[in-house]
Amino acid sequence: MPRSNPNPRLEDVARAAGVSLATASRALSEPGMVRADTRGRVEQAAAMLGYVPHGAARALATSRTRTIGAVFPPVDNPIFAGATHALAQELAAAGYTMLLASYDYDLDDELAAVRALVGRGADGMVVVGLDHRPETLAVLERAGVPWEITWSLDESGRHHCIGFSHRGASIRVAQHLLDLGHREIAVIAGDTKRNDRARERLAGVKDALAARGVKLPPKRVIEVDFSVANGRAGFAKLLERAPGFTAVIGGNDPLAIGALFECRDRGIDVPGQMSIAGFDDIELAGELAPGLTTVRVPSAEIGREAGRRLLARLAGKAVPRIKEMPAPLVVRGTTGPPPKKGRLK
Amino acid sequence: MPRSNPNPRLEDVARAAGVSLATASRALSEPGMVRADTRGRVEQAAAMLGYVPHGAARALATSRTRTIGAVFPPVDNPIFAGATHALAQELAAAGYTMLLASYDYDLDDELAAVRALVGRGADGMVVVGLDHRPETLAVLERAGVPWEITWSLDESGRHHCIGFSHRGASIRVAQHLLDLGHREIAVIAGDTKRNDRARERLAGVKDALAARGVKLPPKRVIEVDFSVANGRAGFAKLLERAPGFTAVIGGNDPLAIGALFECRDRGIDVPGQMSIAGFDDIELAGELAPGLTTVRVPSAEIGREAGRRLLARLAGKAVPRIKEMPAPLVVRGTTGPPPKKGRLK
DNA sequence: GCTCGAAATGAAAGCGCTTGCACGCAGGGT
DNA sequence: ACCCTGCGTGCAAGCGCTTTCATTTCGAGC
Repeated sequence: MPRSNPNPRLEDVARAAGVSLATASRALSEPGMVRADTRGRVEQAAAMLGYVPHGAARALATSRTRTIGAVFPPVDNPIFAGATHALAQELAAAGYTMLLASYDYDLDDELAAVRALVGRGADGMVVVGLDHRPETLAVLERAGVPWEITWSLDESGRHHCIGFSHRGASIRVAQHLLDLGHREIAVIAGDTKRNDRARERLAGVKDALAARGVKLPPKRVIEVDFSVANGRAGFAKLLERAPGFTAVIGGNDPLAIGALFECRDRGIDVPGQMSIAGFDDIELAGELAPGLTTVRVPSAEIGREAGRRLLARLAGKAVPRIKEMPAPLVVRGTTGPPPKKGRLK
Repeated sequence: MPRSNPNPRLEDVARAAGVSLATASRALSEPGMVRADTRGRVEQAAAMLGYVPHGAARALATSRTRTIGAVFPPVDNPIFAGATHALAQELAAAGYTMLLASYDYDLDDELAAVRALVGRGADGMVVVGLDHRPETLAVLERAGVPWEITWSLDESGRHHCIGFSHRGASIRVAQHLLDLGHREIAVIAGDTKRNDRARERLAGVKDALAARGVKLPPKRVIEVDFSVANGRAGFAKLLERAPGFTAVIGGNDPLAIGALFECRDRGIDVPGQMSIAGFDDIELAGELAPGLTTVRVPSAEIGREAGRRLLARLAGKAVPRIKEMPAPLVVRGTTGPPPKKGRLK
């Protein structure tokens, strides 16, 4: 069938309603400026023709796209997936759409993504963490695109951000283990080079231990990419390299769960012989038996709130620069006092 | 600091290069039409000014946005997260950007999302599964936006699609259990009302059992939303409602894992007393002990390939309407022969 | 019924880019 | 020497909408 009316334009609506282009435009986007009956006619005409405003044209005229860019590390990390989902929903509710780009922790890719999204006219941008190429924020700055940093808190106070102190949360985890009596602690950290969250989490552990005069020898720290498999492998390696620890902290839950599984396979009792703590509180953490002691990261809330803040700022409202989210320690079954006597092995 | 040059326009580039607007445009987007030295001057000028093409203007002039819409069920399901990540990467590599909307299995929301993305000028659209409001595809049709159905295969041959037969894969799972000797089988299915994948998976089990003369009483089937917690609860309910089964099939891996955990908590030996199979092969499935028997769903490949196909079609290339992906059964430790004598409980 | 100010409407100028068409110029055939 | 071809370039007309400014209409007050 030949498409008889290839997408009606506003002009068609105006003609059908017997008003001018300008009036039709106002009737649809600024209802208050038009008399009720006129508006009615326009709306009716629009409905009848199945009129859909042309986004690009509107964007060109207003230099607003009603689109928000989001640049995330691999969305297949459940923690980010939840956040993007919540963000998308929040934006959709306000008539905005999310432009999503994801990068594999490569900051040059992130920069490229930000450039692309700015070129697409994103009205605002959500980025993750504090580690970026210097140009990344400069591009946003120059283009006049407001951005929101998520997950981490920017101490300098220069940027709008929403998140929590990874160091602080990590300190709580370490203190919990210290309070239980652990003195020999190991860490399976994420990649601290490209990722301020992993770096801060590791630093938190170091701080907490140092504050109580407990050492964290380099051999007791291993860095891997986030995954269950790497958690297993990392734990095995720690055991081989520097045995004798009674507790291990995972840089995130999948890593901790990997360690847990490895213990199970090796017949190491958790928490009898080995305590394990994670970070993020993914769904699984609470379903395991024993449940994983971890830090609850409100990822969906962060996504939702980041969207809200950005929209508020675009609407000209003032928004506190820093929004700290709670990240409480959730104590479950994988942590307990260290074995009474002797050490593992 | 005052923004001295608020975003250079193509005109500025042209002036700097000493050519006309038209030539500058061609130099940047159709290199072949311009003499090498001219092109060089333009490129240099563009680089010097930090010129970024204005997406909306280009879109208006070409009626192409280099943007692909993706409308997914909750991206926090790891299986979809992997697919969107792969899709985004594939598109980015070709200079396209992904507009992502997600909906909570509510088809009206899906329709609204598709409308929004079409309004934003998406050049193509990726949708999931076969269940849609009739208007959804009509909107795409009318707007002339090509779409790709993922996950499911459209038997009617009317739509471009990439996925696999959920029924077929499900049959393989059921046959595997039948071959092991199971005759009393239960199913924790997803919501079959709003979701053709869940429906087909359940139908596959029914078909396979029926083909061998095995009954699947309604009491042995329970429908829940996808999650580990619901898998647990569902399993518990089945046990209460219709005990005596020796195997349970989860509508996806989280459900199966929930059942597995519930068994563990109740001291039911897997696979000694109870066999469990899932669907999707998420990372965790292989890391559990015993490993979960499941169907490997190539979700990242589906995302990547959907992107490729759409881009190829936009480039005018012919693409086979249907692309079937492999979805092999992966047998691990959670399935084994039914207990020799007597039944559970 | 008339005047005046406010409210509603219309005409038209862009927003930044692409692209059909026209034009100028170099080179090859006759 | 001439015309024709064809490449490389420039001119200018949009793409579909918003928005300023001018104009018309309306309603209230006298």
